[in-house]
Amino acid sequence: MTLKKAISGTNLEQAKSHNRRVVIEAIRTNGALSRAAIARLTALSSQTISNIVEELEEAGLLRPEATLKGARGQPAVPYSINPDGGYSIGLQLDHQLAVGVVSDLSGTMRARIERNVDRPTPAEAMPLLAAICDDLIANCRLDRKKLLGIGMAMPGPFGVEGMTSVGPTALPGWQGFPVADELERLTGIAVTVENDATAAAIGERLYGVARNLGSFVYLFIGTGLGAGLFLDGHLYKGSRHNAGEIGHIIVRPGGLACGCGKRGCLERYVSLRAAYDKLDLPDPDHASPALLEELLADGDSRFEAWLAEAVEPLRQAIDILEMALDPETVVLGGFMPLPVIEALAGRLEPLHLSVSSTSARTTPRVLVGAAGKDTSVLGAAALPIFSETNPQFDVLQKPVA
Amino acid sequence: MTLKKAISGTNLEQAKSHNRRVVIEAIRTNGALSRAAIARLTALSSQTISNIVEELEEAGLLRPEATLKGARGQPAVPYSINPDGGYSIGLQLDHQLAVGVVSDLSGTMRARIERNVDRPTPAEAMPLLAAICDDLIANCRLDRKKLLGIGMAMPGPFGVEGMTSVGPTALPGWQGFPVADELERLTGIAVTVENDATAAAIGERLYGVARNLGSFVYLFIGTGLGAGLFLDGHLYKGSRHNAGEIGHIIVRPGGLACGCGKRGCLERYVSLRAAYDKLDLPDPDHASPALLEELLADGDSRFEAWLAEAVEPLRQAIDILEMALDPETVVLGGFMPLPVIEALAGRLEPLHLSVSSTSARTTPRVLVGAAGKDTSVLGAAALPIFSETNPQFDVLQKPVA
DNA sequence: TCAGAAACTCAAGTTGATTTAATTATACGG
DNA sequence: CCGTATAATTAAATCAACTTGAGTTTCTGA
Repeated sequence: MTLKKAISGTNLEQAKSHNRRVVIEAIRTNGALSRAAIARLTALSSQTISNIVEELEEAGLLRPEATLKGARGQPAVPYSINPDGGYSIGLQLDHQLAVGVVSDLSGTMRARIERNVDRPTPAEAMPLLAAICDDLIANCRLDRKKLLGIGMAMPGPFGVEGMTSVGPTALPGWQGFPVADELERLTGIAVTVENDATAAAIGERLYGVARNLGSFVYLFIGTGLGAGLFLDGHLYKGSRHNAGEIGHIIVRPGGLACGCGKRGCLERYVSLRAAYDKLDLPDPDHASPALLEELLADGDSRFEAWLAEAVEPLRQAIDILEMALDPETVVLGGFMPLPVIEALAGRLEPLHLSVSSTSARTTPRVLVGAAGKDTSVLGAAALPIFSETNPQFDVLQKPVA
Repeated sequence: MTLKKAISGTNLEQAKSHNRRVVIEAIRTNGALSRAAIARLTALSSQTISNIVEELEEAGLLRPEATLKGARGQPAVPYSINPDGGYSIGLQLDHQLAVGVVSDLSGTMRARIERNVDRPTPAEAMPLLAAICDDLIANCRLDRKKLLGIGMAMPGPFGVEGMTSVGPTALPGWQGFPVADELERLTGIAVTVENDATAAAIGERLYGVARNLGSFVYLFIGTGLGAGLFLDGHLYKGSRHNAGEIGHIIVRPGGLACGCGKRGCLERYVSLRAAYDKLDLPDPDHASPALLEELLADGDSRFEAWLAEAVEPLRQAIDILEMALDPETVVLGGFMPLPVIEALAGRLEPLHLSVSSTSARTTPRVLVGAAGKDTSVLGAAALPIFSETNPQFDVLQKPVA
């Protein structure tokens, strides 16, 4: 009889690692903090915090700021994240664009490269992505020792027969392709891959409007549509890494046929592709989001018709997410141009009655993402950093041999 | 400026508490285990496990079984949960029934009391529930010292204006009523309250088909409909304690009007109340689930018609849950009689294409709950136990003063 | 019968947080 | 301008819980 793996125990070493992360997270969400303030926030003793901060400063992750005078007592020395403490590369691959950025520890973009692609297969994309990485490293003269890793965002779902590589919103030929392994082989740098919605959720959580939230949903409107789920302070990825793939939930039974074989899928109504299709473009595979922004500005009647039709399915999706997950808020973003997202958001009220409809709330039910079009590539860049700094309770568990 | 509360640090004390829970959880999911086996499973040293087990045996939570001979080496002494290590009371309140049970540490029901109610208000229900507790304690001659607490399950959502006390599937007058506080005042025992779906999910996770799962969704079909979410080894309750309230998600835009004001809500199609309504009963407020079981056995044509109509919305709900949460499986259960649930489950195939449609899966996409009609009241009884034994990483965090 | 194996125990060792008591640097009140 | 209250920080000693390594026990199998 084989025993089911159990949740493993913990020890001082794991606890230490947890506390290091907690300190970084406290500074990240609050900005520069004195050691005494960190001690109060984390319920750890000031001595412990002093030891941890000393270590982290030594490691180059934290740096002291100017002392804060003006109050009684010995002036506090605030510490903040040291931007130069490390760098990471973020990659994003989509139907028409491959983007690569270098991000420092504070999330500032230090370099950005863009390359056009055309619904690339792995064979086409992998050398291009590796070349982008090389260029970024060369351009920034990056010290490889300070390069924490590569994070990559691309459309999901992963590994679902009949869905991953099928339909106009999917990239062809990626079914079963070991993206991370291959890119790691080509670049010699550790690679983490996430779907674009999850990457965007991380970006928004680290640098955007979700900075202080414990539970939120990021609705990524791109070529298709997906959600990134941040629940109870943790990214939730699902048992097969495909949580949040709500582009293919049925919101209109018997509605528009979808590439996945179902009818009335959400992304047939709310996505770039849905808008292109509604506009009856001659070549929807090569349309650009910028076009939608122009049409919106022009008050184009067909585009207005799409907007009007997209609002109710979007409202319905928000309703479903609110009822199912009771998040603090739903954040809208993605490749869809910001003015279009704002136009959609502006038409959402009145939202449906849901468990979010309480008068006692402080955050609006729906927020528009703050970090703009590069949210997910910055979020992707944050993947290697995130894994180093977000308190992951998994880490408290000892690795089982 | 007020600082956002940060995730707090941890220390030896918290780590110890975590490890105690991990040991109990390992035995609970695997059955009796020797100390050496626990050490291997948890990655803790055998000495540590010996210390912990000694403590837990002292406390009466664990008991040694007969030594296991037959292998080389010193024979192992397996330890199992001591059923008499503690007791808890489970309560469940619904439209027509109040149930109370006594459960021992192993989840065995030691006593059960049932009382009829009629859509009770708090003023009616609270004395009754307190009386049930008194009777249970008297009947079982329970040692109050070994009574871990009271867990109560009732329909959600909680605290949503226009939803908590509105409509035929809601209980009237409970909006804003402090159930736990009041019951605690009446009985003098600590009380935990959860919605029925969440309680059922706990029951199924501790004693039923979800015993070894890390992520699953329990779909509770009762007077209304709700989901209990167990994600990544933790119960997910939502930011306002209302996650899983999917009875009111819209699955048929413009469909049947619902008490909440929306149209086409899931529970208008899949719930006891939906079946009663479809059958055009003269007094649907006082119909009983047993009636549905009879009609199913008789092959009643109107009931068959309801079944046929309920299947697609249910399939759609499963699709939504799978796509949004990517659980290992979806478990069906609730007040709906088991044969009816099995009839529904039998008609679900073919399920929609989702991220769960992978050939590599070991668990079926949909399971019928194992623990029967008392799943949620047993789950409720487990609430005080669960909070003592399930490794909750929250516990690793020091309480902030 | 005895070597090997596995479970378990004992006693010291290690680690990292806590406690307690200084020490330092500032504001404020007189 | 000075003394005191206040708050941050540091230093040294202490403590709690896990780990290590060397036994000890009790079995199987040759």
